[in-house]
Amino acid sequence: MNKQFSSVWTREPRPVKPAGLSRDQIVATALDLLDAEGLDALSMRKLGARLNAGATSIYWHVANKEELLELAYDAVWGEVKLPEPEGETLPPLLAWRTVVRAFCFDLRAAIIRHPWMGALLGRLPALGPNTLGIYDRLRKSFRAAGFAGLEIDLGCATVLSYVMGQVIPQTFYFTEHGGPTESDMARMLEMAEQATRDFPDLMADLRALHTADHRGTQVLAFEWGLMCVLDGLEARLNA
Amino acid sequence: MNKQFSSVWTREPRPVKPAGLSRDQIVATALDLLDAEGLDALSMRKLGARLNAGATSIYWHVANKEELLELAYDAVWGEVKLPEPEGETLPPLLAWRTVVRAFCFDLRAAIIRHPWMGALLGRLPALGPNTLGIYDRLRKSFRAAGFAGLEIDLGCATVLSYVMGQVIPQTFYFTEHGGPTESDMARMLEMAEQATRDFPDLMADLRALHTADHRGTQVLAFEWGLMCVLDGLEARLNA
DNA sequence: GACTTCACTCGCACACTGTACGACAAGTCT
DNA sequence: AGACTTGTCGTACAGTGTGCGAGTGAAGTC
Repeated sequence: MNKQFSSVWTREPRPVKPAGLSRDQIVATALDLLDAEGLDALSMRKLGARLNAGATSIYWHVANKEELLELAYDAVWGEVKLPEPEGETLPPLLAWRTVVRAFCFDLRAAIIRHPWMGALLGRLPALGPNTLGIYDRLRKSFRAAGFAGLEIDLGCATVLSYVMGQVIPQTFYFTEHGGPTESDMARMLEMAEQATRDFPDLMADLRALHTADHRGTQVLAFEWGLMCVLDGLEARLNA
Repeated sequence: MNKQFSSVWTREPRPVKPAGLSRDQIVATALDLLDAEGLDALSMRKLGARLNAGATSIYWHVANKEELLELAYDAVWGEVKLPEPEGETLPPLLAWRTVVRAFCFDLRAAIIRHPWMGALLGRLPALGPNTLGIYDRLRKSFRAAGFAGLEIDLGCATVLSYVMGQVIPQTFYFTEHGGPTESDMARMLEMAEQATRDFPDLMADLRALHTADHRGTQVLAFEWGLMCVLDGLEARLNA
């Protein structure tokens, strides 16, 4: 049957005590482990060991593993910078683009720093205070730029969708220990060449890309698409 | 250490025999199970049982579970329609927009039909023939519309990113048995209201949305953002 | 001081996972 | 007939999330 919806954010957290385990400490250690070894490597026993605690001790502070992931997820959103627009002064359009662009790059950077984030998107409720705070501020930016009513949400969703969609597949290249080595890349090219055997057009392109600077082209692709999205949004604004 | 990259598509499949298990049959049954019970519910034992076979028999046809998921993933891409552009005749711009728009909606529909797809994006190599075929045809559409060189790939990536990013979080509402019931929605609203306590602006919006038709607004949001993206791409084309 | 009550930790156990291995049957070739 | 190949599957192992109940120490009460 259908699983009941639930979330950490709808329960009161355990009160913080100076001694022993704390929720914050657990989440921080989980982040370390996730960054170092990836999503699949995070197990309650391993986490417990890293905390010098029993695996099941964690369950006093967190209802289950999914809640722990919700907390970790929200913590990363806390790393994303997006300034609260000061007052109600409408910034000029240029300022809006600058702010949103900077936000998008910052979000991208945060996800790439924590490549396991991608796998979590859409799998857990994103109702943490950091996540909602960012979303709230993003809405304010859009409103200040001149969007109104439903279009505020539509605009935010469009930008966020683009960023997520672009970054998540890219995290594939960044997972575990700072990304693939030279020989990993060679192996991947070999795989891809074999797979694109029937698509000569794709294959030629692939070979061209392989000689290029990967990180560089990824940034370029992100920037280029983002420009399209922002242009499209701006067109809607002037209509 | 870093996991070795590998993929089903780089190994020769077992030859097809009329009797007994076949790779196609395994994948088809896996799709059934995934659609019916979700990604977490797919276990080799369950799949084996459904096939009236031992769990480990599957391993003769498929190296491991990840390969099985690669096959399932690619199978869904096979459901997406995107006509091969006939000949080298440049379609008018309007036709390009129509084709790409239709493709995006079709892709969206396919992912929603198989909500477990979202969780797989970026977690496995997407080198299947169906996936590559779609990508190849999408590139052709872009080229026919007037894009050239690297911009073909940049454009494709932009559109695909947008679609993925928009749809994946939405699949949350469609998972397992055709989506949440009325009481699930009420529960979610309650959760969300509690979470947005500190964001009055968001909360008001949320309440407004809750009375509306969800599927409808989701389609609207998709369409609206897609329009932005296509506008932005078109601007790049005319520059 | 003795006794109770709480907050917290943790060992054990259970059901379940992916999959390596080797035994086995059936079919094909020599 | 025997040998070899192809495919199936039972067993086993190391690992998972987590429920339960016993244990700990500190705080509060008589």
